[in-house]
Amino acid sequence: MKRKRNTIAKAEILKCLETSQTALSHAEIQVLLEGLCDRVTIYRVLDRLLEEGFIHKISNIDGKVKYAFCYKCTSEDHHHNHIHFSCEVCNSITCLEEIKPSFQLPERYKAKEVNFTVSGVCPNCI
Amino acid sequence: MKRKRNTIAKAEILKCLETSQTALSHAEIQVLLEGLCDRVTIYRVLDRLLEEGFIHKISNIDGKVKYAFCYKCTSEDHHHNHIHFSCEVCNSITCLEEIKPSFQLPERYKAKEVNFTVSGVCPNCI
DNA sequence: TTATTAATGCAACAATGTTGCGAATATAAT
DNA sequence: ATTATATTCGCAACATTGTTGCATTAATAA
Repeated sequence: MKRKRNTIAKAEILKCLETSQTALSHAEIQVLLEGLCDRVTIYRVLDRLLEEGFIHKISNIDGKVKYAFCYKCTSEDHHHNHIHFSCEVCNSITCLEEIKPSFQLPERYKAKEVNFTVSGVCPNCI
Repeated sequence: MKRKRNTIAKAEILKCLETSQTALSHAEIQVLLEGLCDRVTIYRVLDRLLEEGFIHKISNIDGKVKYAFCYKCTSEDHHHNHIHFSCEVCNSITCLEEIKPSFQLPERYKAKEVNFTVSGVCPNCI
């Protein structure tokens, strides 16, 4: 098993996500880091943070992928079945941690991950 | 107001989506069309079909965008609030038209569109 | 302090999506 | 059937996003 290391890039990227009110794209993180590391490194760090369960991935209806800090997850217990709200006006994606849709899959479908995104206009932009 | 035209490309692309059991990506449609038209045209036709409400767009958790035929929508009444199931094994995305999650947004959030995707293993791949 | 190997930077590439513009063509009008 | 007109198309060029290989750097354990 690979032993993970704590590097400056990893710490900074995690800090970006932890302190952000909204989910961030790869491109947005790159701007925040101001050249601290290569863009390839950002991709690789994000993959590692996902694996380790520090962050989760959200894909918007337009196909844009964003990442958000996990506030309420432990390494064993992940719950990303909350709704993400995507604002058409300011393009922000916000985790609505409390809003969890209920649904019932048909027989024989085995669910592992969910991605619930609602788009529209957020309170700041109304 | 722009007046839409019915072209061969548009008809063929719609047929691809209508006859497919699963949602199709731009790349998959391009293969099916066997060079009938340019790839830019496919993008533009897909945009038009979306505008006209013949198809809907789905974005998977990995950020891959797919398109699916609208079976139960009229031009006024669209309901794409059903769940899309994405199979990790065969990479197919299927519309589960009957499965509609229920949820309640917080005050002041205005919802316009939803994108619900559940990934896991589909009945064919278990 | 040294050894090990994960992580990084760089270059090159692949996939996906967008834009401008002249040419082609579907539709409406004659 | 013919013409007018505006939509649609093809092509080229570009932008964005994501991936891979490999030599170098650096975090951790010994």
